[in-house]
Amino acid sequence: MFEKPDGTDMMARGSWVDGLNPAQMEAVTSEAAATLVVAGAGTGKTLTLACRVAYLIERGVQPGRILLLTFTRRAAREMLDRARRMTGETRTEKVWGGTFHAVANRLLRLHGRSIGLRPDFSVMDQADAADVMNLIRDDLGLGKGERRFPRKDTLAAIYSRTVNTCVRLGEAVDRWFPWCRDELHEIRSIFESYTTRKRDHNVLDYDDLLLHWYALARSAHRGTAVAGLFDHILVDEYQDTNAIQAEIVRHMGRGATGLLAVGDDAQAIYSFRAATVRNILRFQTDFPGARVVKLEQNYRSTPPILAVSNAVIALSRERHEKTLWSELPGRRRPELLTCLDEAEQSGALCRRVLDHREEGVPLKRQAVLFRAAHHSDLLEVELARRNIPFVKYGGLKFLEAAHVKDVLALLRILENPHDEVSWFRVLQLVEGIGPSAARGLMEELGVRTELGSEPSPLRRLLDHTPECPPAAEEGMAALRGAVDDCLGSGSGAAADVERVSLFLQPQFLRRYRNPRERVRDLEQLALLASGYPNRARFITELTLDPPASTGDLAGPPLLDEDFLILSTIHSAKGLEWDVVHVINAADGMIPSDLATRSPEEIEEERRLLYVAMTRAREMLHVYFPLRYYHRPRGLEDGHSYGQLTRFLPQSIQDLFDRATEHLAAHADGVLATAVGSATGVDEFLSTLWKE
DNA sequence: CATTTATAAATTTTT
DNA sequence: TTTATAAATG
Repeated sequence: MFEKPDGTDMMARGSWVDGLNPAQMEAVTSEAAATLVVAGAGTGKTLTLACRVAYLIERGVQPGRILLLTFTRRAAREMLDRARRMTGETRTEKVWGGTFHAVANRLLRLHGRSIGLRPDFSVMDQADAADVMNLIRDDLGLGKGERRFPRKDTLAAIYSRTVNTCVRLGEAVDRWFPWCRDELHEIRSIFESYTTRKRDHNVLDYDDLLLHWYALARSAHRGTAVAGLFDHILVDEYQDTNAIQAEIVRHMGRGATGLLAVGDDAQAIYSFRAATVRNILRFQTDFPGARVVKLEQNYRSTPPILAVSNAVIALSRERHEKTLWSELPGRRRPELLTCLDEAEQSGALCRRVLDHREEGVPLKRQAVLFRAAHHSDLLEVELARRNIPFVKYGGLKFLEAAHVKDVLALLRILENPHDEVSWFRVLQLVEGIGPSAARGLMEELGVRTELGSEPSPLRRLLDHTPECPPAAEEGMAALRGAVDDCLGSGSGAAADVERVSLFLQPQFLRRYRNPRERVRDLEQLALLASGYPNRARFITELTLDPPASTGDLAGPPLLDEDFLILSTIHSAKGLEWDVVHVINAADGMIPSDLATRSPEEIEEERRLLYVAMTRAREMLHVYFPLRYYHRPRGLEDGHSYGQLTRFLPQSIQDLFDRATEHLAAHADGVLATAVGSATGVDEFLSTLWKE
């Protein structure tokens, strides 16, 4: 970073103005009330947004009146860091940056009162929502009948989809969950109960955050100030916004002088979260007179990589009126490697990763991308065996691990003593207490009583010994001790986590097979907690911005080392690496078997492959295992023979260098000829040890 | 009667 | 690896 007190402004300004091409410059300096930047992959979208922030600040816009909505918090941080380096100031810290959900959280705590929301609400993620629905399902006695009732995760998915697409429940079920059609009535009653319980206990789920922000933004028409809070609104990844988010932008935009949305319809991959490309296509209708700027020069990938990527997306049914081009050097064609099976794929990949490392590309600048989190299972084993360090993004459900949920549930009841789901979970941690005893205790403690009623369920737990099965006396005493200590100390989230862990340790030894690892996780959780000022902040920030990888949890020491990146394609959005390895490019995996029901879904899978390939800067490897393993269903042996993904027809294959792995085939041959005797076996084995 | 233990089944992508 | 159901146990 430059630290020149004299002329910092001129220096910095000069350096970023010179770095922009005309289209980027147009986007950065646009004075239009609404601007849509259609930015293809690798066209300097992040740079453009960062420059826009810097430009606005230099033009005298107050940083606190700039809102930067991004898809992940990491993206916001990155853009603001870059903006700071350009302006040479720290004022970018005042810029409002983050995801829709994180910003909603902040706004609602400040201004929620004006729409009748208590500012001390707690936030639950989709897993929590599913747990609440499960509780209600049991209360209503559903799921006990003859018919199979949708699982809790399905219920949560139906709910979220309905809300985010803003359609009626019946229509949503018909369109996306037709197999639940018969249960519509019961589903409706669960949702009704779910809504009232949330309200009663002052809890918001992810969708509520958006809905309440929307309400807040609309209420601004009637005189309050929220829609007038920002002069400039910048929205990243606009193609992945849903109906509510678009409405929020529309209403917030009315109070602002400038709105700038950036997106690429070719990279829309979140329709399962109710995102709709319509938002980007309708931009000029929603914002009459909007200016549209196209960024088509790619600064990321070499021409051969761009050629295959363009070819893949060109087959998409939808219109993409842009073609990316690049002036970068580099003639090396991407490689399409056919392997016998996944084991061979892993071996081949490891060899290529190490080769690139020898050529000077560190592991960190290489990534392995895949469709579903479990696609890397076999590879992870192989990497561990070869001592190649890696960090996996996406799929790591740290917050979904049972033991972490245990800790959070305990922290939650301390924060919100009327949180039913957490009580239900916490009570069952005690040996001798199962679902029904837990229900009885919750009744006795008055968990479902009105918010703020006295005495609080926590006080009741401590003051009157509630009746419980004799076998559970000891465990209950331990629980009360832990709660008492945490309430008394008030010394921060980390201390609470440590105290709670003390209580949980014996339960882990009893319940889990790998208690050691789980206890270690809790230590990391305590470390993480120490970074937050209080318990409430820790809980909400953790649900809104969960650690993206094991690396995030391990903390700084790991960051000095070199490690390979493993990521789902979804989590790789917006990132880039020198070398990208796309594995399992077989039909059934990309596109996923579960996503080939409708043409729309298949198109989204195509875009997914496009996103994966356009992450590569210098070299792209695509691996295709002929034979792959899936969990055996019934009597199958679990192996299937696959086809190369339908998104790479012959014409596109010709743009690759084709290769085949012969190792396994070779070994087969050796096996057949050599192993006819004991010495033959030895000889065969020795060929395996040889390089 | 409620809890624990055993057994079987199912498992995309994420704020 | 989790989650729903069935049998066994206290």
